[in-house]
Amino acid sequence: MTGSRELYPLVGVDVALFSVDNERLQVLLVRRAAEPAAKQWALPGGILKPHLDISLEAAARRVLAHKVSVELPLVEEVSTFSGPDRDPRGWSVSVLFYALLPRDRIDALVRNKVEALEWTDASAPGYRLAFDHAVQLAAAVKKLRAKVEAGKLPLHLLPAKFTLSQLQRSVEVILGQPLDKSSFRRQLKSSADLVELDEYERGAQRPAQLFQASEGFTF
Amino acid sequence: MTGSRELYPLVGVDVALFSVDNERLQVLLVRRAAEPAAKQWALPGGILKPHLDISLEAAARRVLAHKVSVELPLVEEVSTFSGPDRDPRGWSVSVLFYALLPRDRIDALVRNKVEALEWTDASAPGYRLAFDHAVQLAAAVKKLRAKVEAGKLPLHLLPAKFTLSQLQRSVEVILGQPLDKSSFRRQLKSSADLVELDEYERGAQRPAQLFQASEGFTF
DNA sequence: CCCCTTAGTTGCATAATGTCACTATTATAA
DNA sequence: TTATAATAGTGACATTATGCAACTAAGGGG
Repeated sequence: MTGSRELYPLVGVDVALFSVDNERLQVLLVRRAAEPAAKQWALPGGILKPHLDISLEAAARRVLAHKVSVELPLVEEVSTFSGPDRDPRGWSVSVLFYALLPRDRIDALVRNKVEALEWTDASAPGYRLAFDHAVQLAAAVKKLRAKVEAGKLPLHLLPAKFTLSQLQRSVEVILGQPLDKSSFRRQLKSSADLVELDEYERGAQRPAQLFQASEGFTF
Repeated sequence: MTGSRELYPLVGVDVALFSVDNERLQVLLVRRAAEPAAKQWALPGGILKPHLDISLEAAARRVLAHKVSVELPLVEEVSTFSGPDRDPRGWSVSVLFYALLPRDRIDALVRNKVEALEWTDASAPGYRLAFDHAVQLAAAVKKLRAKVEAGKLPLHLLPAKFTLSQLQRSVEVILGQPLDKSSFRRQLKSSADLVELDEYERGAQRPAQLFQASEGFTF
């Protein structure tokens, strides 16, 4: 298993799987079964398998499919982490990805769990993370925030049909600050990413109009 | 040299070294000496050497130091490129970086050349590039542009002391569109990245005030 | 029927931006 | 010496975007 680290680095992938509820940005942690760092909490990750994977992103999807059985609408690279000391097995490269999971599938995922899985607050994880995963998580959160600040809408975190209030709440949770309803909606008016539907969500009070991501939407 | 590609991917780095003159954004190309892709033009790159490199960024700096003998003020990761077919030697991972070179050192670099080096237009390279380097170059340009669009000042592309007109020209060259002088300078007023000096550049006409990057400036 | 809650809109003061004309200072040439 | 071209730098104003808060709309529950 341990190769000749003098010549070839260990190449792996780690994934920060994000989701939102009405309160906070959540990230999925796994309790590691095998060494190294057994029994410690970490981002889901694994070793690249050249005979199985057609790319690093494919490796990330495979690793995540192994832990959780969910379709992921978005997997995107964050950056690499490398060096001789970050993994006890020797010189290693880890490519970090983040993935987004719609809020209506949060529960389904934890129920079907094979290993110990847990959602935790992405901004303040409830556990000390193995390896350099605390740094990795911070980098993933930062990149996600940067994209949302740049005006991208995190529609992949929402159900296929959603209300503008849900969308606003998601953005607020990612940015960590409240937004003005009027300003927020004004900017959406000029966005080609949203399509309004003729359906309404019957909730506690006044029904809210439903929207969906437009055809060519990309995060 | 060719390892067991079934188990371990080839890990390397490539670097897009950018600079600007008054006309365009330039990138440095090398004419490859060794196989594969010998005699083809490519971004400077090389294989990771775990016994020499302390990180992938360090590898990028080493590779570039080997080709050109210049201090680089900034080296930053763009993204990875991976797969079984992008290099004839087998499953490979390449981590792409970009680096910025001050405009006043463009000539020094090409003079000290060991191999065949050439500056070319980054938006429309004069050669067909080896491997997937055309895609890599496009990704590097896109990332550079995104940072400048987000308001970052590409001060590392300028001499230590520079005029606001030089700075504006650099930004215009990167964005590929002209900017209004008045608006541009208004935004700089509120920027903590610039320090005005009591020196003036005596040029062709009215002398221009010189500025430098502030202490804590980061691109 | 009244009140509470959430959805959605409107109006206005303020701030940011685009546009362009204007002044300032030098070199160069008549 | 003087006029002119060229580049540096500022000022004024219209337009647009934003922050803020009050307002209306529509449903649920007493």
